[in-house]
Amino acid sequence: MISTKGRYALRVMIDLAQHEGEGNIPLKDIAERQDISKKYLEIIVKELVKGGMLHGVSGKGGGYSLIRKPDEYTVGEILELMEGTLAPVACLLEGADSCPRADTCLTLPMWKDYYEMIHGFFYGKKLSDLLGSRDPVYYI
Amino acid sequence: MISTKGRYALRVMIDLAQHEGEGNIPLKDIAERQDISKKYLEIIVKELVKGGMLHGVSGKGGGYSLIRKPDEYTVGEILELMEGTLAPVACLLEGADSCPRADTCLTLPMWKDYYEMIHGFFYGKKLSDLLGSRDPVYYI
DNA sequence: TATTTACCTACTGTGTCAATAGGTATTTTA
DNA sequence: TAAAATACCTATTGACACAGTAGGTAAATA
Repeated sequence: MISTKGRYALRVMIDLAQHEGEGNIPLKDIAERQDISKKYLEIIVKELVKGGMLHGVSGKGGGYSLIRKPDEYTVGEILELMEGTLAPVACLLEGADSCPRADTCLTLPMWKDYYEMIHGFFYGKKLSDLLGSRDPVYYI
Repeated sequence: MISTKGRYALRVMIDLAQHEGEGNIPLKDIAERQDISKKYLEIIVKELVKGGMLHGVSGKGGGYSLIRKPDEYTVGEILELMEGTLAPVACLLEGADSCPRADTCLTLPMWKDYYEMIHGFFYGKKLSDLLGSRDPVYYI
């Protein structure tokens, strides 16, 4: 399961993308709009800043803003930053001591295929892809 | 991440498939071949029996055996039994009180697509698909 | 100087993971 | 009938992550 950290991070990024060009957005506003505890969001946003996804400005008039354009973020990099990895099994982690069973493991090829698939899925999706209005209906 | 329960369960099922037609296979043998604590495997195998995947016979000469043919199990049903669900987010669970944000949630469609993809991946794979010899090399 | 904001450290309760421990019930075989 | 081998059962444990909460400090603006 994707943790709340990953899911909330995505919602913060979407929120900031929706308010692009409005300068610094205070976390308080995001927390209210998204209905998530501001205190908890602090932890998440801190990691996003540290990971180079966001820019934070202290002081009055401060807040957060996107560093890149929404189409220059992939969902994959955001999730991977928050979740640590997207790998489904430890054997696939970079630098993992390769399992002694790796050469004969009958499941490893499946995990590799799986990892490739989900990696492709999330890295093929841009933040901007999530902004699309969902078939809006205009009443006349 | 797929837990050890899911991964070990798959290895137990593979082991039993490899010894199909040999009657009851004692857990002790499986534990030794797979190099997994027998005590821990007991927990896993118990769930497999309860879930209708295996047949267990007590007493001397007892052990475990597959109920169906290896091509009549999907990897998906084995993993889902052990992991509880394959859903990436709680909002997608059957019977989940639908999130109040569901109607306007910008991420939900992505999670649905993702769930559909991984569900298809694992339910499209049969236990027998994992048995294949991996390009064996015959030395002359 | 007051206000608003980000940023920082620490703490906590709950639950799951990955086992381990020690038994009982069941069945076959000698 | 006794011994052996097996499945099956309940309980416990240590470590860790999850999902927050609490209370502060630093920085920038009006």
